[in-house]
Order: sequence, then C-alpha cells, then structure tokens
Amino acid sequence: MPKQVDHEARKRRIADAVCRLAGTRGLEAVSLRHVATEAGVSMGQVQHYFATKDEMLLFAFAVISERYEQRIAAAVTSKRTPRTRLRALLLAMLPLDDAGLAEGPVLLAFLARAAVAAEIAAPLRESGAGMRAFLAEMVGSTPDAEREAVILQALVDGLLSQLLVGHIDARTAIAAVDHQLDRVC
Amino acid sequence: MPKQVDHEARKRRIADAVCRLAGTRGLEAVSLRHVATEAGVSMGQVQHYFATKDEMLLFAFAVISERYEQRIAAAVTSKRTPRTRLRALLLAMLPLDDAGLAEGPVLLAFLARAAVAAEIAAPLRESGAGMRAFLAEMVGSTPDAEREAVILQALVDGLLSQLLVGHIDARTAIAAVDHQLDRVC
DNA sequence: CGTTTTACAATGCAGTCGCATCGTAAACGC
DNA sequence: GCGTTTACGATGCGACTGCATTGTAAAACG
Repeated sequence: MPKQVDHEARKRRIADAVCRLAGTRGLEAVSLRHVATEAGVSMGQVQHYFATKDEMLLFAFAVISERYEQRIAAAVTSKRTPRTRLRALLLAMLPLDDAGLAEGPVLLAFLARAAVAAEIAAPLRESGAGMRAFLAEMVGSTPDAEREAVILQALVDGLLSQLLVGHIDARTAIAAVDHQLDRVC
Repeated sequence: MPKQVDHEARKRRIADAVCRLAGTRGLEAVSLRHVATEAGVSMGQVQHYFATKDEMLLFAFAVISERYEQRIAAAVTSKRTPRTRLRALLLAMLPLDDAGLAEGPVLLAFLARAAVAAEIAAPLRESGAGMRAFLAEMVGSTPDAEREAVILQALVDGLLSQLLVGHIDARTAIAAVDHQLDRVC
C-alpha cells in the first residue's frame, strides 16, 4: 500500500467542495471537474473515492444533513427552560448566521432534487422524521404534540425557503416563530 | 410573412413541456433537445421562440406561477364564509389533487434555483408578496393580520415540500392547516 | 409578379459531461 | 529485494450541451 490516508477525511473534503458549489451556484453547477477544482484535487482523486457522481452527491447530502443536525443540537443544549430550548431549536433551523446562510441553499437544492430522486428523498425523510420526533418531545405531553410538531416543522421549513429567496427578512421570521411559540406554550 | 401563428400559444406549449420535464425529472433534465422532443416540435422551433435557455426557463416559470395563482383564485371564489374561503385558499396551495401534484415539484425546483439565481428570485418574491397580501386580507382586520399571513404562508410552503418528499401524507397536512386555522379565527 | 419578411428545419461547432482506461510512484508483506 | 496492493494523475472517449449558421417554404406587401 502507498502512503497511509484518512479515507473519511478525503471524502469529506470533497463533499465540502460539493456543498460549497451547490450552495453558491446550485446543484447544476456540480460536475466532477468543478468539484475537483473547488476541492483543490485532481479529478482522478474524486473518481477514486466515489465510483459515480450520484454516489458523491449522496455522500455530500449525508455530510450536510449531519452538520445541520449537529448545529441544531448544539444550539439546544445551552438553554434551560423548555420554552427557550424549543425556541433555540427552531431558530437554529433558520439561516440566521453565516453557517445557516451557507447551509440553507444547499439543503434547499437537495430538497428539490428529493422531489424527483428517490435515493435523496429516503434519507431526507429519515432525518426529517427524527427532527419531528425531537420537536414533539420538546413541545410537551399534550395530546396534540405530534400535530404541533408537524406545524412547527413546516413553519420553519417555509420560513427557511422564504428567507433564502429574500421574501422575508430575519426579523420577520423570528417574530413569526415567537408568535407561534406563544400559542403552543 | 408565412402562415399566421399564435405566438403566445407556441411559447406556452413549449413552456408546458419545460414544466412537465422539470416536474418529473428535475430542472437538470431540461435541455433544449429534451424540451423540443417533449413538446413534439423541432429544436429549431424552440430556438426561434426563445433566444436563450434562460429566457425559456424564465417564461416557463412565469407560466406555472400564473397557473398556480389562478388555480388558487378559482378555489376561493366558490366559498362563502371567511373561514371556508381561507381554508380553501390554503388547501389549494397544497399538492392534494392531480393538478397540484404536477405543479408542486416544478415550483420546488424553481424555488431552489431562486436561491442561487436572482432573475428567478425576483418574480418569485413578487408573486409571493401578492399571495401574502391576499392572505392578510382574508385573515381579517386584527393588528396581527400581517404576521398571521406570514405564518400561514410559511406553514403551507413547508407542508408543500414535506408532502412532495413524502415526509407527511395529505391527511396530516390538512389536519395541520385546520388546527392552525382554529387558532387564527 | 417580385420582393421581403416570417417561421421554421437542419446541420455544425466548440465546449463540457460522466466515466473508463492506463500508467506509475509509494508503501507494505514476504 | 520483490511482488502485490493502494492511491492516485493523466488521458481519452462517446455522448451531450447551448448556441450559431444556413437553407427554405410560404405568406404578406409593393
């Protein structure tokens, strides 16, 4: 064997380049050559770690999903009361800081693809289901917890896309979340 | 001049083919040749009516946006009480029938592109603003009407994407809308 | 009737695409 | 030392891309 290589790190580095391209110029701009250039590696290396382009995209989606969830989980742990925890969770799902603004368009791009590509839809559903269960748990033990979780999740998803398009601004989105939170709690 | 031709009808026919392709296989599958084949015309005809691909996509987006709004407007006029009118409006925005199921993925594809393409984002914002104003008007004269409209619009947008991905089913989405409506009214 | 203009169809072109193939430098097992 | 295996880099290939160019049948206009 040649020089020892951290397989996972290489793949993640390439996946990062995929996300950067998808976030700034859309999934249509993601080609093997562009990805290789963006990652600062050769095209041969990209092919070495991913047999097909679809495999690469799928891995990139898994990477950014995980990052999204971890950022949300981190935002929650710092809060104490149920209300502030739930609020932090919801706000973390919105593109309000640099990290969120970078992730948002990427998630939206994969979401659109999931509508026509089953292999993306499946993991997206899975992570969405986990999120909803988490939300329902935080809403509390009311009989409507599940339904409230669906509403909150949809609300945040909608706010996300409207923020990214520039249809609303951050203050409006936060106000919407707070107003809905007042009703749920 | 040669045989007299309904310019607008030809363009619309091509735009329909664009939407069909975008809805079933995503915007990435929209090439001049695919569009021409799908529309049953020659590639030369497509080029005759649209100078560039971007121009064609922009027109197709305008067409489907208009169709979406008209379908919603039609759903509203049949109802009497404010509550049923608002409910019909919100449900018409969801992909619950064949028309909605066909439009949904197309709208989602353009939405994702709007996040990275300003020329799509601008008309999308405009039509979204009109929708929100319409919503606010129907919510009533409460001081929170604007904010409620933002919440309802985001909720429906979120439900739309979650329905398309298969994350929730139609019954859940309708229940979410009704539950939220109970609070607003 | 002839000219001009419109509405295409057909073909060509340079560039890009995903992917396969080939070559090779390096590290490990023997 | 030596063959095997890993990790690439380089190159090539056929398909496809958006777009430009050219040709042409037909209808309106003088």
